[in-house]
Amino acid sequence: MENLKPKRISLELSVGEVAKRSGVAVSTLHFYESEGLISSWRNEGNQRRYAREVLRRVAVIKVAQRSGIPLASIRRALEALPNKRTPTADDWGKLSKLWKEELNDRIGRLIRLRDQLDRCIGCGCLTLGVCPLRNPWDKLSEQGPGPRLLDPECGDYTTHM
Amino acid sequence: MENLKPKRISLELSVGEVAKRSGVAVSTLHFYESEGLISSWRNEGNQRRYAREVLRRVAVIKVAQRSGIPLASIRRALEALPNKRTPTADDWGKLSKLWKEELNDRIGRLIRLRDQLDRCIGCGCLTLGVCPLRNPWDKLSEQGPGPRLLDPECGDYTTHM
DNA sequence: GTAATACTTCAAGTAAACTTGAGGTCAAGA
DNA sequence: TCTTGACCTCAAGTTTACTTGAAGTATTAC
Repeated sequence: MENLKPKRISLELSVGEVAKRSGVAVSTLHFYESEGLISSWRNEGNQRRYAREVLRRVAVIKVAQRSGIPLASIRRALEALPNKRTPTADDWGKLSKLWKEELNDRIGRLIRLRDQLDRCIGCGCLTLGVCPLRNPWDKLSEQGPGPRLLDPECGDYTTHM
Repeated sequence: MENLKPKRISLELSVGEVAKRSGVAVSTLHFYESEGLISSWRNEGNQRRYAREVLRRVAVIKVAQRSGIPLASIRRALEALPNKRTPTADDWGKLSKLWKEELNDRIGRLIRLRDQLDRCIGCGCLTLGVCPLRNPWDKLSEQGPGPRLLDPECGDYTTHM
């Protein structure tokens, strides 16, 4: 249990230490690195070494993912962080602000969805072009494969199901 | 442009009509059917025919997906609908209620996430076990591959990044 | 009646986000 | 010394939600 606690109180972390402390698998850290989300250097024995900063970075990645942001966007956002110098609280703050906006968008979308759900399901408008749920205000459906075109003609059928 | 408008004002719809009116691709309808999300019967020429009800079903699927609910859950929810008789407004209402709860959960999670984002990013607690973002209240991360274990030991490092 | 359009099946491809496995290196403890 | 555990690379497998393609049948339009 105690065996992963490094003997040396080092400033750098092995991949196993990062995995244990961040809660993500070693393979995931490898993957994140290959995707450019985190970075490391090697010791003499070709093993990865991470700055402690990577813990926060990974935590941020997880937070963003939990809110549904795809890795590609996360990578782009993280690119805003300085590569050379250690990110300051200010750097992280900017990131946080960006994500708060993204979160607000998502929250707004879900709330509108919820508020309209009762009205739309059960009332029949869901099958007509007029339903607000059918004319999504968001662009979510555009990312990735999904619905391509919205019904251009509508209202010419009565809703009788 | 007008050529998909069926000559017969039929009660049953072809796959192309459903695709056009629901906004999802024909291949997607095939796929949904193979996954048990929608159903059809065949005409003499082995072509799919759908009840008008399928339009609402597909709309519901899309709505649910936009809120991030995986197809498997949607299928389970739709199984609550009657197979034999045409679903009533009441049947749909029950479904709607279920999803509203799910939406409320998701909204709540995102709001807590947002409200804690500022406090956590930039303050350093993100790297400690005490950060609320590190001890997720939700089970989201459990579905699908992702973080497996949370850091069992924490607080034994100072946060200096 | 014939050509274009719509439909059929089935297999394989795609993208994201990882995981799993094979085969090998290296350092520390019994 | 030997074995165990952590590490390495690279390729291939997994899941979800589809899309694409090939090859053939049905229906509709002129």
